[in-house]
Amino acid sequence: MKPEEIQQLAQQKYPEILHEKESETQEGTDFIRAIIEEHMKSGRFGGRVHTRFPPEPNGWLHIGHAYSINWNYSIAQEYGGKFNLRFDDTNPVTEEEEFVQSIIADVKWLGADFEDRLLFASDYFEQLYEYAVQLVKKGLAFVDDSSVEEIREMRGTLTETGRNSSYRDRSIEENLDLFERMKAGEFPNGSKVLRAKIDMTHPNLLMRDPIIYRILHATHHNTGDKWCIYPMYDWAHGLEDSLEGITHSLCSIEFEIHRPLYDWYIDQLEDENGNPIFHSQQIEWAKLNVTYMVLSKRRMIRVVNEKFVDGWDDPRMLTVAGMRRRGITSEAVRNFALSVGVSKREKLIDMSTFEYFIRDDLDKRCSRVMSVLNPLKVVITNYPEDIEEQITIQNHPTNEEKGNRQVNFARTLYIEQEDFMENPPEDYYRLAPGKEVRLKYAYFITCEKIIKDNETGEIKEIHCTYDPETKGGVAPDGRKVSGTIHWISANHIIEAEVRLYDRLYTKENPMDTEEGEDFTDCINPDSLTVIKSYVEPFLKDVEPGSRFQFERNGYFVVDIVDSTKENLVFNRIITLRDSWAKK
RNA sequence: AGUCCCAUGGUGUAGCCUGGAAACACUCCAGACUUUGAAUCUGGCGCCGGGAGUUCAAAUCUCCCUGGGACUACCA
Repeated sequence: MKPEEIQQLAQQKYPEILHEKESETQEGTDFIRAIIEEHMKSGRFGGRVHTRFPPEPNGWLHIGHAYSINWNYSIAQEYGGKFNLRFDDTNPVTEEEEFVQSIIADVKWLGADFEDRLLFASDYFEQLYEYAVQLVKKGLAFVDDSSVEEIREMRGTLTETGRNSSYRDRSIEENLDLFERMKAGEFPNGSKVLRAKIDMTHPNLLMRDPIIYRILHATHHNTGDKWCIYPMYDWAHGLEDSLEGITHSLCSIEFEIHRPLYDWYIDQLEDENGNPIFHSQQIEWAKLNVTYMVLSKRRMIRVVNEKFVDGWDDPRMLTVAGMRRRGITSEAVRNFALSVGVSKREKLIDMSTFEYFIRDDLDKRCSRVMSVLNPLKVVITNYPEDIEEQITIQNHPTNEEKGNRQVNFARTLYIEQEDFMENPPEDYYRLAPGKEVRLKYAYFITCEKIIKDNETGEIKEIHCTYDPETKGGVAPDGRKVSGTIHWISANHIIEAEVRLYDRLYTKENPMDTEEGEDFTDCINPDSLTVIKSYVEPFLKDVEPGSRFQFERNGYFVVDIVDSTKENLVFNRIITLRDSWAKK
């Protein structure tokens, strides 16, 4: 009996044994799922999983956010739960509607389905205010007239305890009155704040009577001028999660130290029936960083403002908009994000890992086409001048469903400059004087002559002969050639602008700078090269955003911003792996 | 310097709770195959921060040390 037959038989007769074995050998899971599994067992959330992505609408999303979105969404999916998109818009001064729209578009593009749960912290302002009143009534919050400087000074330091504010003992009635008048707009910005009454000697600075509300006479993108007091993030965030019934609130590690405060707030509050309010579980994880990239918002803004790149959607940026324009698929981003895994240690992922997932996805989905990026003219001297052949080629080497297309072959062609060398090294597979190579899908050709410019010595064209017996690329006599190169018929081309993108930074970790250096010092001056190239004519009719593999050249996308029928623009998404170039 | 968090190949993640020959992915290096120097397939290199202790046995438990990070906004 063959092993597979034994396997099959066992599968039929004793499926439970095999199943058991499988679960035994199952790899461990990440710490977040482990926590969720615990909750599933204990029944803490009644078997419910509800996650969320809570951006502040003050900038563009980048791959780090995409990582968070993908994890939040896929964890919810995995447990049959839900995922919310919630804007943490508690600071009217920094936030804009423009970012709300771009973030919604980005999240949708990433494929995280928040259904009808597009939510705003600002929609909870009333509830948040009532919670604050509740705290005041319990004697757990007070209005403080101290200045910013006084509050800072009395907070203490990392090693010294703080001191109580002289307003800390105001009566509940006075606090209630003052807080209401703060809300009513009686006081100017900065004149008063509402503070929680916790412990000024607490080792965690965030617990030293944190500010809950500040006065801000400003117009909010969502609530307009309705409010002039705004909740602080620490007050709002945990309560938003609570209000939405978020079970597992994932956030980055720097908020770990905030968790005791969120927990404290939630534990003090009760609903209209006097029951404790819903208590989410916050879980902190480490952010994603990628080599040869800078993801901090502040620095990305500089790169844009100082014109190192052409805007937020520049294909060299790892913003979601930039990746989309670059032609990277959301599936690649998702596969990458999930493969990285979650943990609490600082991570700096190799760019090559991301590149692997980009190619992995593109390879499967992209039809192959012929292009010549840097043309070199080739004349097949023994090919008739008045003939043109139609060659049928498969659009994808392994996926026949992608169909076929016709390509013209004629006497005058272009090949890649790189594919010809006058004095090649020993292990050069491509065309050289006296050498025979295969024109992919077409014929074997042999280089007979080089035509040079008389003055510059530059190679202008090369003359080859073809073997008519090798049509289709196979020699009836069985002889082999070491190289196969791509080509394009000179009479059947259109010119396209091709933008070749390379890494934005030349250093693995641009933030690792010497004294007096700036991360912008290692910006790659050659991160963008624009050339005019020849591509197959049918490409002028494809939709912007369409992706192709230019055979042997890499993956390219029709630019969604600049490309038109008249002026076709391709972005190079990524090169093919090239084990030859490495040597 | 107080409180908290983190430490496994080059990179990232499992293994740690419940001690028993350190696994997976990417990278890198070989080779096979190839009408893309691609893809695919096969093989290989390479890791438990340090020191004590407990134990027949420690990546795993205990203690100490070292290194890295977060926190001193009326930002999020």
